[in-house]
Amino acid sequence: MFKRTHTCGELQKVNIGDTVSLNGWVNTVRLHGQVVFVDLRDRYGKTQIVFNADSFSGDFEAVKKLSMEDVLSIKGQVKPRAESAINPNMATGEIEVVVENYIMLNEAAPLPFVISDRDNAEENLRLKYRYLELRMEELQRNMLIRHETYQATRSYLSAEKFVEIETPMLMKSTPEGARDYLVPSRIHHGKFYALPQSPQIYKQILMISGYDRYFQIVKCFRDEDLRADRQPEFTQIDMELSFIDEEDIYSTMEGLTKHVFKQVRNVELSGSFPRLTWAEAMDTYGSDKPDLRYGMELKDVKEFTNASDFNAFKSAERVMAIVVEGGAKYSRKIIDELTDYVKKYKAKGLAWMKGENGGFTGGISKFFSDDLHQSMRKELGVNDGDILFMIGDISSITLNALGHLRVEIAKRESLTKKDDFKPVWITEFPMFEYDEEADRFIAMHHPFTAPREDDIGKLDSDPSNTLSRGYDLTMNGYEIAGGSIRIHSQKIQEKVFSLLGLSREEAIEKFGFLVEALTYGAPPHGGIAFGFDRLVMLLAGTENIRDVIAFPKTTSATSLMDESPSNVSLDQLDDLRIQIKQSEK
RNA sequence: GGGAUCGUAGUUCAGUUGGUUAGAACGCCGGCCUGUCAAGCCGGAGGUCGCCGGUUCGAGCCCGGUCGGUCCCGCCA
Repeated sequence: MFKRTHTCGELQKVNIGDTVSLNGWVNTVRLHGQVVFVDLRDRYGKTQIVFNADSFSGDFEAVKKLSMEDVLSIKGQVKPRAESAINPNMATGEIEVVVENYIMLNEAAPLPFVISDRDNAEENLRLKYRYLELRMEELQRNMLIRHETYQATRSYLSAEKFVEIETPMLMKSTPEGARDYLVPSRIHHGKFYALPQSPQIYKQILMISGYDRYFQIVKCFRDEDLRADRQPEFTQIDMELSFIDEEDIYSTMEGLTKHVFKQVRNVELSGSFPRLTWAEAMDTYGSDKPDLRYGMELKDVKEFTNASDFNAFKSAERVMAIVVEGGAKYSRKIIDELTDYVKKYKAKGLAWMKGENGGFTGGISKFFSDDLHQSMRKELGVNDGDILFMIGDISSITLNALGHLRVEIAKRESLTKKDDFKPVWITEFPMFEYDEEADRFIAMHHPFTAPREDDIGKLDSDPSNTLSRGYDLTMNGYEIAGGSIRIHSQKIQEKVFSLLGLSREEAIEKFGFLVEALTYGAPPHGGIAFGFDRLVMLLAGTENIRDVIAFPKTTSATSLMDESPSNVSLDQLDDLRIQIKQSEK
């Protein structure tokens, strides 16, 4: 091999006359009989190298056999290109390297797909040959953005006195929350470790141990069904701080977020991030992770529908609407599609009417008097050419369905710009959700989340309306971080456990040492964790988490490249005293 | 656990109402070609239509099941 003197992205006119060596992959071959052009590629770029039968002393017949993705080492002289041969689309397009000698380092077998753009192959094939797909420019760019995000995070947090500490990957299985990935113990037959869903307990312990400000960029594991933005193993920027309140969290995390966006994308996120309470977010956007890049807020129309002759909404707990500017263009077919869309979220239907000639037409408009038409147009800001969509149901269904409709319409109408980033804090989450199936309260965030000071009394009197000191940072419709101020009082912790149906003994059994540790001098503390992959998705401008993970899994949690999960040998199972049950049926 | 959708050459796709020998482009192989940069021109090879079963005189196409990919609901403290 000729050790490279340059990468494939750097040679310029100033290098003309130099003898250089390049190493890289054959990106394309253009064969013209007695002259062969090859674009040699590495992760820094591409350079055109030229084999000319007149000047090349080696075996020219072999040169003619070069094919895509062969790995070459070449030595040659940098030459200027003729004016007409300059390629302005290439960073190195003003020069070429005339090859004097080359070594075939690895001849590539015929490829399962062409490595130019990702549409050339379906995803299952690209995942099987992920090492080939990772050669593509788009993924190399994403991996670089991810790398820069790690670096920006570490440098910022370290400068802010955060200490990076690793916590165990083999830990105790905890109930509540997501399903754990389990790891059987060989030494303790029948016992299992769990892979962390998050290092929650350890980081609180670290606060009790006095480490003040902790962070870790860490893998977490949740054995749940997947989505476009969810993988079974994913990465968090996990943080915990002592002697702080919400304001410290907000300002520190805004600083981190701004630093990352500036360093990685040169985007300035100016000022303090806006805040919405959970109730405001739900009422205004029908979502606890609202996309603030566009308006289309939800409007309460119950008083109007009550005054109309439209009876289907009379018994609805909540009737809300959104106004779509220019939406009167929607055909029956599109409205039917949108109706099917909201039905996924349990809405019974989608009522509509179009603004026209100073009033409303179509849909359910005939059930509303002319006076109602006028007051609704004025109150809701409807103009000719707009459409009003309404949903009536119990509050949670109305808000959720309309919130999703808002996002769907924004997508159809292309209301978002990729380089627009709109962060917003969501605060004052409810402490508990009622689980109908289990007939008990479950923690909305987790069992260590503190209630608001003002709401501590409600733990006894009105638990379902107790608000917590939890917070999420959301951006463009994604939850990118979530956390809370923790309970540091043993008394309140026990109260919360009992509301969750856990005795002190059960709590110690289930949450291990943390409960006991809280009794030995726990400082007030709180923390937050960023979904690192989602953050990188936003920075990279992709909507798919697999685009920002080097070796992702499919939606059925398999790896098509290494074919995991897989069977293991009987010996391995014997060591663990594990026997596989035959599946039922 | 449920719903939607996709699966045809190495790859991306087309394939009519169920009817003779399943097509195109790119890639691959061979030939021509000294200035291309998606090089061009000529020729060739390449198919268990995901798999199993059914309906039919006849299935890539219709039906049932199954496997795999994707998206969504549930789930994800």
